[in-house]
Amino acid sequence: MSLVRYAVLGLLARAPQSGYDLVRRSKERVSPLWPINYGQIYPELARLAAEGLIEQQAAERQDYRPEKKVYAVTSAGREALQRWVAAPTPMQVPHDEFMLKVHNLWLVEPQEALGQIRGYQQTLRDWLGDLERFQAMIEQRGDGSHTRNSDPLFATICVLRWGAQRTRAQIAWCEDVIAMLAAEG
Amino acid sequence: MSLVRYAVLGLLARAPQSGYDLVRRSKERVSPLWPINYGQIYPELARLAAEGLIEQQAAERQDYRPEKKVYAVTSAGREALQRWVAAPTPMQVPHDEFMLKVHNLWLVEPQEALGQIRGYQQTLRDWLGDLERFQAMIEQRGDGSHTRNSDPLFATICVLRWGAQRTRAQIAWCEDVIAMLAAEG
DNA sequence: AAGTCCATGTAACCAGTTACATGATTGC
DNA sequence: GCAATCATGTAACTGGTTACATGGACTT
Repeated sequence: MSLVRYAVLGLLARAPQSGYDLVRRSKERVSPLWPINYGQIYPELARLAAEGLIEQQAAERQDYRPEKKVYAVTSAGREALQRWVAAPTPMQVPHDEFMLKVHNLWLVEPQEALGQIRGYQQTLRDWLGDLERFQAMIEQRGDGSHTRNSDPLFATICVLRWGAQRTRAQIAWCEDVIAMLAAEG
Repeated sequence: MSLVRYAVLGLLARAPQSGYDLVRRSKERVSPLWPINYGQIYPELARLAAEGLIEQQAAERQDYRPEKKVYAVTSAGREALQRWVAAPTPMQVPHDEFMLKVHNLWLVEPQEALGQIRGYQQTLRDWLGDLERFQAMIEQRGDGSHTRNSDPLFATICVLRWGAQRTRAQIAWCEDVIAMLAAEG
């Protein structure tokens, strides 16, 4: 069973919006948590509506455009989302192309290995910069009230923090591996 | 373009083996880096053989069983793998069910949020234990020579280290979030 | 007697991605 | 004039997962 439905419900729980908006939002954010495609959003919205988890709120019409259908979660949808959030989560090891490369690092010359790790480390640093800037922006907006559990901002900050922490750990890991390779190279 | 081919090439570069072995190996290890399915392995092996990146080495036959086809990488396959390993790697944010839940944590009661985080933290601790045990076992086997870049063991240890480091970072993150929630709870 | 392991392979199914179609408006 | 933006939706394609088929030996 796919998780797009929860990505959709979660975004709609924060603010009623259209399928088009959902796709853009899900991809634009600095931390693209769960990107949604145009190909899946419209069938999914139809399914969720049929199950009574969301409902069409309004249909703005700008006459020269197809009507914009704005959806919102129903109380049933909210409850389904809450149940899923509270349910135990199995751990799964994420697929990671970089790690697949590292697993084969013994096949290339130390110089090339070093190049790969250094390059990726730089990518990670850039990414971390973006994350930290965004996090600072968000935390400012919250004015210290972001410790409130019931505030969506609180959840957003938690997610950003995890992204930053994971990225910092990975940068440090690169540093270690570089040291190991350089000792030999 | 799919990455299974590199998972397959990488495992065959370590040791010639059959499709059946590849599937088991790719899933059995403590760190299931890139699981392969029966549904994809045989077509993929056929494709790689057709491209000349691998070749069938031998076919053991135990008469009451289908013949076991053992494959090995060719020099062309080895080079293709090396090129891919050295090529720049784009960063992608991994999809993570747990983070999707965290993003919706503001919807549930602090008690339930705490339960979710604590539960997942325990899962992570167990996982970390497995990783560390496996890592200790592997590092012993290497007898200190595992700093050699050209040794596959070196690459394996790097991957395990990253897994452990990421998991520790995530456990620490859970601790922080628990503190934030408990301060309110 | 029933189930698991070896070992290949195919077929059906499901999910994600990309491309197309519409059509007026705005920006270069 | 050409591309991009808004906004819906469908169709085609690609890739991953699950289920099935074969069949003897071994375990419970």
